Amino acid sequence: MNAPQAVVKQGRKFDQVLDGARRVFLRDGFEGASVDDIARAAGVSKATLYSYFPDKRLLFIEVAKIECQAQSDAAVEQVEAIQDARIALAKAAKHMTRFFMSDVGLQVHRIIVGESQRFPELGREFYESGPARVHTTLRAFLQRAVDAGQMQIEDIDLAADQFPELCKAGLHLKMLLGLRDAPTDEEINRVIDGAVDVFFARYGTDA
Amino acid sequence: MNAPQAVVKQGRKFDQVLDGARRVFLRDGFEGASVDDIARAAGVSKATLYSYFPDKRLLFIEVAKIECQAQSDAAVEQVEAIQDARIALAKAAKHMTRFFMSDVGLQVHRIIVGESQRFPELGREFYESGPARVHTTLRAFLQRAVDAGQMQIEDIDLAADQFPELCKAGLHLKMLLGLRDAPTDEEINRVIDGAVDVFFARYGTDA
DNA sequence: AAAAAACTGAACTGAACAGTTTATATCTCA
DNA sequence: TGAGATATAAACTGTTCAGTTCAGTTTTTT
Repeated sequence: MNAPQAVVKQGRKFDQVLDGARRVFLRDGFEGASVDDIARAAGVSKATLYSYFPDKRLLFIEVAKIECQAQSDAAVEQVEAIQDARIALAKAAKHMTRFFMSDVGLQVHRIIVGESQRFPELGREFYESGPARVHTTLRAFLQRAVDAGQMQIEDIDLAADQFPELCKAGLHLKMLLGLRDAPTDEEINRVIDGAVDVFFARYGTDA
Repeated sequence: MNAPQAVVKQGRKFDQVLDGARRVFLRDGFEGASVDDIARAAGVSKATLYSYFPDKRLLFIEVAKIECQAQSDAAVEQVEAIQDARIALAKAAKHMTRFFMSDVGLQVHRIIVGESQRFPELGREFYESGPARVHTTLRAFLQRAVDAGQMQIEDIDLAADQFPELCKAGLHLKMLLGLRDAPTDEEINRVIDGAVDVFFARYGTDA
């Protein structure tokens, strides 16, 4: 008869908890965030929080996974359609670079790198739901470009690894360490154009 | 008359403390390392440790600084002498890549990235004594190669940022997250050769 | 050998914080 | 409206750990 919401029943405040956790973890890091803080930010009692997540670690992993998936979803869709390889890659570069330099992107990166020793599964979850998807998409894209005669690449896996690195080009580390302000559009374009130029100098077939 | 050691008087066990701290920090990270552990590893009482360093943070910064300086010293010297740009860069790439993938390199990177939020001066110390020196050296080298007609580069700063990134090419992140074993020499060579090839396709003048 | 400096070890303080418990309140839906 | 599920506040437990203190020992210097 009625199927109001077929989703898993998980209590009214589940999303509130995730949302508060997201805010506090991204602000303070994993160790820096206290569960009391998260409960307060979520507008929820500590007991409620613990009724949803057995411990702090799993709560964090959930937040990180959601965050990565959202981002790589957006990045992946963009590239799929476009025909001209150079234009498509420039577009992908813009997306990646913007994300690498964003507050969320940087903070997730910091936390994951800092905590992956203590929680090995965290590193894997993050990698699978973020970088791995980008790599796969990029590889498929490059393969198509090669098949279409737009590019010439012997080692597609290597190329698909090189491109995102090129999009970091110095800015990323400095931002990670808090050594500079957010780059201007101009600076981002410089990095993007540089990445595409380098990439096509090596792998392009166009004259 | 006698000047046995003109060095600053700093007590007999200063080096022991640094050495124990180095071992424990690199093994357990900053938060993971307890001061009691460090004192034990150093073979020194906690009181002695605190007579040299006012707190854990400054002790860690000292260790990190020393570690970075040692590494970039080694990397910088190598490149200075060689004439042929391609050979010199391949050599530099090998050094950098090896360091990026080494236990010490990875662990220092993890800790610095993870803690630089909490201790802003840590990020700066690290950057100045490591990446910045590499960047400066590389820039000077590229300038000489351009002057000698071996390369053609419009934006030398950008190029000097791109090259180290190319040396990471996927391996680095996976290693950071503990998702794979140490690369074989063959894998490292693949990355190095790839980096040099890409770089010279864009910036080389040789036929 | 005496004085000064460096070191020890063990106990202590104080604070932070993850996770639990309990008695009470509010919401949902049949 | 009433039963069961869900949420709350607040106090509590137990642990970890940075940093301090101090009375006593060892090393260095003169």
